[in-house]
Amino acid sequence: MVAVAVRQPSSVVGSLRLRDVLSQLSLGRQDVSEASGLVNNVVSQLIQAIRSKDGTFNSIERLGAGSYYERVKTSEPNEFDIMLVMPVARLQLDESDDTGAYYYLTFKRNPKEKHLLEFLDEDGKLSAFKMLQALREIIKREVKHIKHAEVTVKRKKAGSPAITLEIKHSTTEISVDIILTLEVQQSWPPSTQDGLKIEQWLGTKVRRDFRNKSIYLVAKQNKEEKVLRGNTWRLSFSHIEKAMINNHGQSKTCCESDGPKCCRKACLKLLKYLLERLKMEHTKELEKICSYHVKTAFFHSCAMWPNDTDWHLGDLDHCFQKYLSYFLDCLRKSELPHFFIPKYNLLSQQDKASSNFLSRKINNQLNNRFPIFQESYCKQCL
DNA sequence: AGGAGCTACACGAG
DNA sequence: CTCGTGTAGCTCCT
Repeated sequence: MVAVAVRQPSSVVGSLRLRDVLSQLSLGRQDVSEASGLVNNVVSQLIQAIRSKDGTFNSIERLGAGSYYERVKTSEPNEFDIMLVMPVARLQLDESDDTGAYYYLTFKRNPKEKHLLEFLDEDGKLSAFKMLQALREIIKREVKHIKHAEVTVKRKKAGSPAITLEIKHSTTEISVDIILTLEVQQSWPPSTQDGLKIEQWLGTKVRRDFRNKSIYLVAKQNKEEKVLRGNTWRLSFSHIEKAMINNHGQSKTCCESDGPKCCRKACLKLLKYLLERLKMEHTKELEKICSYHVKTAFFHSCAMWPNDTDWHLGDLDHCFQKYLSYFLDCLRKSELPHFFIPKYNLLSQQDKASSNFLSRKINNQLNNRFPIFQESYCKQCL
């Protein structure tokens, strides 16, 4: 009786059950076991080699990041993000542009970490390019010694913070992004002051705790720069994002075995999947849009609808629609503020064509009961 | 470093 | 659908 009243009329999506779509997206136990085994073996061996090398990287720690470790990976465990976190005592951050996300790094005094001196460029700025290159060389040398799987290092992408590995073993193909990350224990820069608006959602204490955590910087070059000099770094909040997704409830017990079940992660998974599928069909047109846009819109949605009751598992269709409508708004306006750096727009005017294109495609899906969700899932197409 | 204890999740049985 | 079980990952402890 109650169950009938609670069940959605599915006005949004007609006869399509989002629950059924969602169940197609979960990772198989066997696949996870196989993939994690391979990845963990390879990464452990690499870390051992990187640490033992010459002292440069001997203090790195491993941190799983991104969708696999946030448990919102869809379809297959075939992409892993691993941050190699390197503590640095003191750094001076100077904004490299007006985004508030990209910085030049210098040492106020001589660094405690003497081995970092060799990575300074002519101006005394820490060179992301040089550090990444050194790490890349160690990894390239070490993968040759890996026996239990076929591991190759993919070609360098300009300005990318990642060293991408490809692991092949029988029928499995996995890509692992290794991301060199600097960790500095100092207060967050001014550009983040008005970001992370989670007071209503996770609370003021949680916000304070987050902002007391270290700053992470990754070796990412700013594309706006006229010449890629390889000496800018970008703030990364992967550690905070992971903490928010894995502990996403307003109440402590949200989604725990004896607590209320919410559909926040379900919504994120669905929109991630929708974008993935659309990107497969329209690779070129959607070049500028990535899963981080979806994730950012997700955090804004969580902040806008902070209550666990706003995300009842039984209201999946309705919740997904609200989240989707907000994302469409962002696309139409070509305005999506970085969740931690509000003045930094992730959908700049140059991306307007992509934004408009995606907005049209999503509207089309919405008005036709998501045909792309109903096509049978094909592994080879991924 | 290694392990105990915990959680989230997939999945099979009923 | 609900429940029990097994596994990966994480935290905390020594």
